[in-house]
Amino acid sequence: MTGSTPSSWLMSSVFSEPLEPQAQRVLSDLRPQLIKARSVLFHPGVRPEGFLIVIDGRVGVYLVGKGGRELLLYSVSRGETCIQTTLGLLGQEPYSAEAVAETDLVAVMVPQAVFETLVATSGAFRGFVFRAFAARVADVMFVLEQVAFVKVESRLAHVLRERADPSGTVSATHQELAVAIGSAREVVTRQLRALASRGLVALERGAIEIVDPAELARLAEEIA
Amino acid sequence: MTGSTPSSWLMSSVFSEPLEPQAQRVLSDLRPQLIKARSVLFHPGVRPEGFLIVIDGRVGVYLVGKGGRELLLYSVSRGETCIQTTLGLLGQEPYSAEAVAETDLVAVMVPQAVFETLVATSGAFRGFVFRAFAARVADVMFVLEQVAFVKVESRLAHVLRERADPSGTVSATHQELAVAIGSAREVVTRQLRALASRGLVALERGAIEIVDPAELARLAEEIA
DNA sequence: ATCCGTCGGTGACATTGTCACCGGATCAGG
DNA sequence: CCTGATCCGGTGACAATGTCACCGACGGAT
Repeated sequence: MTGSTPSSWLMSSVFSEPLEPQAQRVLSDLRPQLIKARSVLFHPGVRPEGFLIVIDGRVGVYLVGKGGRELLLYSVSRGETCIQTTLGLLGQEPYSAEAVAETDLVAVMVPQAVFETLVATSGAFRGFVFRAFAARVADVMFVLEQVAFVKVESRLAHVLRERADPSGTVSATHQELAVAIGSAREVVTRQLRALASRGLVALERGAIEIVDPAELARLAEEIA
Repeated sequence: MTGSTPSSWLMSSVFSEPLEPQAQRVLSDLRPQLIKARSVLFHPGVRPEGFLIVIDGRVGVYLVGKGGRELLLYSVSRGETCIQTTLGLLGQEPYSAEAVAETDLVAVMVPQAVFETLVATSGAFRGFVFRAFAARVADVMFVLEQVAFVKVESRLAHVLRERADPSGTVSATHQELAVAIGSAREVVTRQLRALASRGLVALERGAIEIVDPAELARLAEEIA
């Protein structure tokens, strides 16, 4: 992913349509940065410095409540962007969201001035930005719908399916799953035991193995 | 608000910066429409036709769950815009949000092609669109934070303050308040009785009178 | 007046969140 | 290797909230 020529990241499939030449020129002046895992990219009260495009790695964006509780809003992976940064630039008050590098990152930070130039002059870049907005808002709305309307069991089944690796194993602590579904650690523990006693999953320290994917899928779709 | 000259709505304070002349020309070709109260502007499965700018009246945007439960995402008032329409145009699948005219409306529908032209050519229009995005996403994030982290009592106190008219009266049914805070009608009824028995509010059919604004404000800010 | 739909009220119960605590696993430093 | 320190998971008890099944009271329409 991390190429050798200056603007190789531009050539990767970050932009779905070809960029205009002048936009390419502007962007190829920007160098990808290396960011260590666990770095906090922004947090409440700190305005981000620009528009972040993730070339490689993964960023988690969390909503943090006053009581210290957290809720995962969405993850930003390769080729995607963190719209919170843009919103922070545009809007007035940054609300209480926090972005953390979940892995080591390769990312490009587009300064605000450059961002504004690109949005004004490049249709392809505009398209990229708008699509990113739409996708992120859809993510957040999905989380809202889950938290507001869906039972814990179903949310948990959903997130387990989402995070399972090809072999059917989910590497996550109960606490992490609780943050992903907007619940409490104890609740996740109990739900997992219930699922395990029904033979749907098997539990290990720091990991959950999916035993009955079909039934779990059914649970994830359950209404009410 | 509904002026007599063709483009009078453009002169109103919808745009915070002056529009470029060519953008004014494009927009003044669009005529405000009258929309009756209770009209559904869009709902799940129906793609909106354009970018809606509300000149007068109020639109409520709701998230609707499969079980029929509803949650108020935000209201769109004079000079604001419904970003869901834009997201629907840009994104792929419309999620399950529904927009309803809460009052009779005067609104301008900007067709997609015109919207794209304006975004490409007018910095003022772009600024308007981006600010609207930021404000709406902030609204939705606030709702999410409330639903995920805040107690019913506190949410209820907050929404009562928000909706009180200058005399301290809130005209809403328990059901409407329940939708506004993402809870159930029975829960709202019980919480209101509890507040009434503490002397913070007085209840009437279809309305709540705020008796102790200061204490209600304290509740609305409560953590945990 | 009577019918009908909306609004509010309530008990019983299921689900979820919170608090207080515990013991085992893991890991870093001595 | 030992030893805290910390993280992870487990659990009981209880509080808060959601759900279900009703009910009566009210207000508008015919």
